[in-house]
Amino acid sequence: MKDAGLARPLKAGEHLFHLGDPTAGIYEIVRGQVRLVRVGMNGQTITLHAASAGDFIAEASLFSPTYHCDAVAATDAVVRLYPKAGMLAEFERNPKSARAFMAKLAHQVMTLRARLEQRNIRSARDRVRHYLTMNVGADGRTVALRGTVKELASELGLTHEALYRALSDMAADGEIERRKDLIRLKRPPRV
Amino acid sequence: MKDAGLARPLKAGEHLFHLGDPTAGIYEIVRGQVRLVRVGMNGQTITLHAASAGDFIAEASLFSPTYHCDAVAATDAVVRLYPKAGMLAEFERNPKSARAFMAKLAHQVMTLRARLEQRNIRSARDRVRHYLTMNVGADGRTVALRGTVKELASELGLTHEALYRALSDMAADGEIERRKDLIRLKRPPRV
DNA sequence: CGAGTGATTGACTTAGATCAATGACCGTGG
DNA sequence: CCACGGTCATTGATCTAAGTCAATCACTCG
Repeated sequence: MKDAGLARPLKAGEHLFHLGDPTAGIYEIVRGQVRLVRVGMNGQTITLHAASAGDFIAEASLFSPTYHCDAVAATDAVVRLYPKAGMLAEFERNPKSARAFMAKLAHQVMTLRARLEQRNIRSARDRVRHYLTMNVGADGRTVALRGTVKELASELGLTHEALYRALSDMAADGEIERRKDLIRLKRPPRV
Repeated sequence: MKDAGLARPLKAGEHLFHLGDPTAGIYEIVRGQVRLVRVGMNGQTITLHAASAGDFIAEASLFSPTYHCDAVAATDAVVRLYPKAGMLAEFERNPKSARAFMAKLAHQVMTLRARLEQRNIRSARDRVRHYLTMNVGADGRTVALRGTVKELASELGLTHEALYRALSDMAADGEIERRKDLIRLKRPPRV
């Protein structure tokens, strides 16, 4: 998967592919944001996924002759194509790479299910707790913050205000300790 | 994957496996509910996934020597084990089955991402719209309801009351038409 | 030095969660 | 055959946490 695919720039609003197009392969988002959308018969579009730098999209395209939705750049973006034929051939030739790809998919499924479960949690504070517990480092009590707090908020499905408040409250209660780019769990919350 | 694995009954509260146990393989939930949980160092447990009849869990175990979380029966349950060694051998022997499994995983990733995106929608009504658009049948305007409305509510991450209300409102506005086990989209909502 | 953005906090509003009650169904055991 | 307990479907009343609007301060980047 490290073999550099073909990089391609996209202008904001430009389509990468349409529903029904024959599948070219998997895309990696190098920069910007690309949305997978489907258009209801009434004309309004629903987003299936908003992919950002580092994400891969259209994994399922390997196993389907055509794309099942539209991909459109939400911002100026750069994507890299990993051609379908090449990948399938590689899987055929080298079972190890097939296993690696499977493992990657299985891991994604795991992560996604956990994130989905997280959204079942109503309270902002509990949601944050869930996230922290799920992301503690090896020492079991520190969580590295990658990216801005606003980004974290959207990953958690909260407004940034709500997240700020939850964090301050937890800090005020001595449950956590905030440091730059890092949160340390303090007191094991009773019960 | 159709080869009957070993069925095994679980009593409510019983552990199927623990974090760190050597991986036996993938489990299919035949009946009941099984939760994947992780225990924070503070003692409280967080749920990574609540699997119900028909779901598979621990796909990633195929590629890992030990389980990464606990699995515990939330109700009396029956699970079926698909042994790891057998599946990997089969993948090795028969690339077609490997592809089928990959395709299954890729499809799950797709579905999960769409469901996650759905949870970003705040309004109950828009959430329902998203669901309906995502699940229209071939005719583009009818959605079959499988299971009870309560089940749908929890899939959507809404209380059943909120869902009932959203549905009645939409029906009152002529946006949808409810039939037993079926919803028909009526008017393309303006804008 | 401004413009743009993140971090943070305050005040207010609201949509959805909660609590509660009712009627329709359905299986079951006497 | 019917009374009874359980669950789903549905609707009303109320409460609250999180969203929304808004303002301030600190930074960073040309």
